[in-house]
Amino acid sequence: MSAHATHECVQLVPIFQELEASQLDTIESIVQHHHYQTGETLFNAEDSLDTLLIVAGGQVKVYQLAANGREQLLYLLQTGDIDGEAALFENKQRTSYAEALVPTDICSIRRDDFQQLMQQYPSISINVLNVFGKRLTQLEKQTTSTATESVEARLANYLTETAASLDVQAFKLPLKKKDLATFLGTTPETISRKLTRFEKQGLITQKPGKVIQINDADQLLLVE
Amino acid sequence: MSAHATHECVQLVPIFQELEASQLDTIESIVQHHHYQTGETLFNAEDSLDTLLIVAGGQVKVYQLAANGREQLLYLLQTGDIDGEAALFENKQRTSYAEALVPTDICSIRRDDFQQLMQQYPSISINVLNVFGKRLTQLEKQTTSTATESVEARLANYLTETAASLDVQAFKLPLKKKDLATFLGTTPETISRKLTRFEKQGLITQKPGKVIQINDADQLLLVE
DNA sequence: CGCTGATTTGATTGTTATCAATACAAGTGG
DNA sequence: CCACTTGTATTGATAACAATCAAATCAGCG
Repeated sequence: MSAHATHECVQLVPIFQELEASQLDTIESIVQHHHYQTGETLFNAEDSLDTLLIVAGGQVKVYQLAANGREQLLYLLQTGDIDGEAALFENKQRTSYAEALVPTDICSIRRDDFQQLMQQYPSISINVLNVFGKRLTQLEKQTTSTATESVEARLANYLTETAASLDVQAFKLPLKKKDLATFLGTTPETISRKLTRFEKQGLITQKPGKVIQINDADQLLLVE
Repeated sequence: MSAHATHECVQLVPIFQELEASQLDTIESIVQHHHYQTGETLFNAEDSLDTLLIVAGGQVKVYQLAANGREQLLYLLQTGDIDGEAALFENKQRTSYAEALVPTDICSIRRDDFQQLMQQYPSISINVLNVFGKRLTQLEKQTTSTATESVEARLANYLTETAASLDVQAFKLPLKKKDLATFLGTTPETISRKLTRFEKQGLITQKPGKVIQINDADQLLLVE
């Protein structure tokens, strides 16, 4: 089971695409495995940053704390996602926190090992650059959105985007309202109210089990 | 003059550190030069993204537009900064706008050329990763800050950080209030009022020529 | 010196956070 | 399987922060 997981780990991750089977074997041999329970902490800010994490299965929230103690959800890591960008750099300390939202399997690669891998297989660097680029683009959009749009618009956008990326009309919110709130830069109460509002306007339907059905995506996107 | 500028260009940029003089020569030979007037546009969102830009001198603001048309300043590029991260990736379109704030000199490298350089000199990839990592870290902080802290706290933080990074007590605001506002996710009016407030509290002194003097950095950081 | 854009100041409004209480859901242990 | 406990979500009342609109003042520049 854990031997099998090793394979999954390396194969799951886009950054190791384009590598030969033998090269994947090399990587597999240096990967370490961990399991975390729901609510368990993967790392804290101030922790030293010396490993690259690969989510082999489960779900992890990565967040920061502001000076006033409020939480900001930055990323929701899913199977195949990686974290530890700065593991590659000079930065020696983490700036965020990570917590498992469900039982989660993690593979990790030590900083030194990974740097060697990158030297050996330049395509890995390129792939990592790609991942970073996407993350930057996503974060830029999030920054723009939280800074300039209303909570209502952000929520509407989140709903339509999530539905679109899953290619469905109805989906289950992957987060507790509390976490969704810190992701969108608002409060659980406000999310509740806005969802009720959207429902009254006929834009969505709320179903049991945190399931949201999009009725009118076009109108949702027009919400200001 | 322009021949001289070429050298400056490549030498300015941290991503080309660790390269031999001969290698720098190679790069110099493929770099192109541009000059922009104040207010001139370097690129727009939707533009195809096929060059890496190096700021050889001057100042450039990089911003996005939200759905509602409001502007969000993402980066203020100074001499030696680079832009065009995604130039390295699949993303073919830009998502932001760039405008020269003062007369500005730019060197550019075409996407294909740069990708070849990276293949040739892996250290460049590593350096680019470093730049990205820092940018990600900065952006994560900005996101957290705009989403969770008050305008007052963000402004106070901006002032102390800027002063600290320049290692001075008094400095000239590098941006118009309008631009600073879009950076901090607020309005020019609010910035005016908050600065007046800080001054009344004795935390800062406003001097002619957009110069701000920090009187009590410790207290400023405690602003909520 | 006059013009244009930037900044300040004032009055008002609106959105959303906050506080508080209740309802609901889920998981635990008897 | 039911009561109990704990965490999560909803709803309501209120307050605060900051945006907006409008007008006046100021600065920089041709």
